[in-house]
Amino acid sequence: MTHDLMTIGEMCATFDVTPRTLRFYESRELLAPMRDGSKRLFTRRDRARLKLILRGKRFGFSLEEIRQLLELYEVGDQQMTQLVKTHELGIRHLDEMVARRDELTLAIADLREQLDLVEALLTDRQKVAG
Amino acid sequence: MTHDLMTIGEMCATFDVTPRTLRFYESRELLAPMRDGSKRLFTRRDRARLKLILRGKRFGFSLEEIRQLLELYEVGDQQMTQLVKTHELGIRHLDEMVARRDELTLAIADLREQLDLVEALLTDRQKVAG
DNA sequence: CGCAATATTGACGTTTACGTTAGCGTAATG
DNA sequence: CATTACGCTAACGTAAACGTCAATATTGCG
Repeated sequence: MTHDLMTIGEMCATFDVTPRTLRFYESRELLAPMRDGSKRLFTRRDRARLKLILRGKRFGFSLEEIRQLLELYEVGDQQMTQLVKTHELGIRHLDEMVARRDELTLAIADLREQLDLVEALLTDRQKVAG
Repeated sequence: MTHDLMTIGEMCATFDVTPRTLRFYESRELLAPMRDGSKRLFTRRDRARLKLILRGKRFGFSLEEIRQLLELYEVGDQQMTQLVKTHELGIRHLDEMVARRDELTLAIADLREQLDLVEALLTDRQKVAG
């Protein structure tokens, strides 16, 4: 049962990160867990954010870029001007992500082709050896 | 006219990187340009490799991972054992790239949804303001 | 109660991927 | 022929993203 509040240790086990990593993310204001005295307690919201952080990292976004992206998922009582800026930022990120996916699709096709060549080579040599 | 041999300066202009970057990649054995005396000369092959390097970076692969990937594109007179290893490495990379693309597709859908919410908010406030 | 497990803050260390500066050689240009 | 442009190596510097270690609570268990 995944309860609502998790200790730092539970978070580490769940997401395969170290305590240092979570504290570091907090220092960079990517996370803001509650406190029980001095101990951190992570909520469902924190876990959602961490998922987004780790996902962003896998795509090569810097923590600072990820921090900005996270703002998008935290649209509260922002000023109109700020909301427009947030929106523009989101659009730019979206465009970049789509471009990356297209490129990734190409890269996948390339690699598959290369692997086909390697496999042909392997089959050849097997025949010779056989 | 893109000639066959390019100086480091031409490479930098073409790929928007610094000389330091190209020398660094060479030191890490990702590139191995020819020499005219002490001066580097980059061939078509070097340019193809650099494209792959820059592409890999955009997907968050480390230079070391990219170096291994590049071996795939350089299948020469390898030993049978080495060829099999190369192939396995390629398969793993391919699987990871496919997984990343799927995740990226999800992330894109997520972000689009969020942007829709933001846009709805913007429209609302505009109506109120109007 | 004692002790291991888990947590904290701080501070310094490490790796990756280059940036920057220094000091030198070569080449073309006004 | 001096200067400007371009290139080289070597070496030190740096930002990002943590790792590691020390010193100190707190908490649960036998």
